[in-house]
Amino acid sequence: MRIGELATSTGVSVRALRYYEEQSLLIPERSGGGQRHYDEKALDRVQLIQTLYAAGLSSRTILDLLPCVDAKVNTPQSRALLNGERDRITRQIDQLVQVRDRLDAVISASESPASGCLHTDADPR
Amino acid sequence: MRIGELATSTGVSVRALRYYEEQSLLIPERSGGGQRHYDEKALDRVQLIQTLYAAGLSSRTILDLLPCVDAKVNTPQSRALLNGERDRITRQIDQLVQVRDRLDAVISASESPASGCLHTDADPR
DNA sequence: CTTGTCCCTCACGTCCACGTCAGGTTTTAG
DNA sequence: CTAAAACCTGACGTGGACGTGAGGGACAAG
Repeated sequence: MRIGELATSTGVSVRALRYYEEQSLLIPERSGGGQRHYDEKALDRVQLIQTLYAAGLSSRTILDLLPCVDAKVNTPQSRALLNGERDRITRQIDQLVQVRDRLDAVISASESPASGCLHTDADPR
Repeated sequence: MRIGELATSTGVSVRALRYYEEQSLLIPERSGGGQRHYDEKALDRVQLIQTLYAAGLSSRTILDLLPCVDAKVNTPQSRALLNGERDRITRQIDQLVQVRDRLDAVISASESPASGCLHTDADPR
């Protein structure tokens, strides 16, 4: 499949796919005229890349992680990398849960009837 | 306290504190010569701002949220904002948990003894 | 008064995952 | 064969949260 089809079927932009190639995250074949040609595996690969980006990983980190996910390269370095990123994500989750709890507290306070409503529409004329 | 002291005691840079003022997130008093003077509440405020930034909120969103946390302004708009951000954070947490699970799968596979260790140091000469 | 340290205001630089435009080529439909 | 659609390679723009000087005041210590 060509780049446009991959783009529409994965929901990422054509520019993003070319950027992934720039970052060596997803290298397609080229047909005679120089056009990119992706195989079926590219679909899952793009999804994975998007998920990892969404988790806050950088291109460089993803580039390092992909061989671990793909070929199960199992070196001390790769294990350290995996565990390091896992821990980073766990810390980020903890942070987010903390923020959500804080927001929940504010929300429940604002929903309680005892809350001081300074700017309600009810004008007791 | 002046800006340098606040910076060192909160761990954020002086530049960041001035940026917060630019964004109207934390407005200090000014002493005759134009120097910023922060009170004790600024310590907590800076921590809160940092936490919200870490959760991926923008300056603008934080600016909208702060009055809710502070003065419990309780309008339909503020409740919608709070709930919207809460949901966004929940989705982000779910995404992160998903990525962590994926990494865990790779990690446990790489730690299992049945794993193909292509590049170990153990050279069975 | 002077020195040293802290502080001030511009204002440009950085990083990163793309968006977007320009100018040209390849592929596909008819 | 032709026209349209899709694709190509640069290369500059963007937004956000600051970093990093430049050039000059503010303020406590001696």
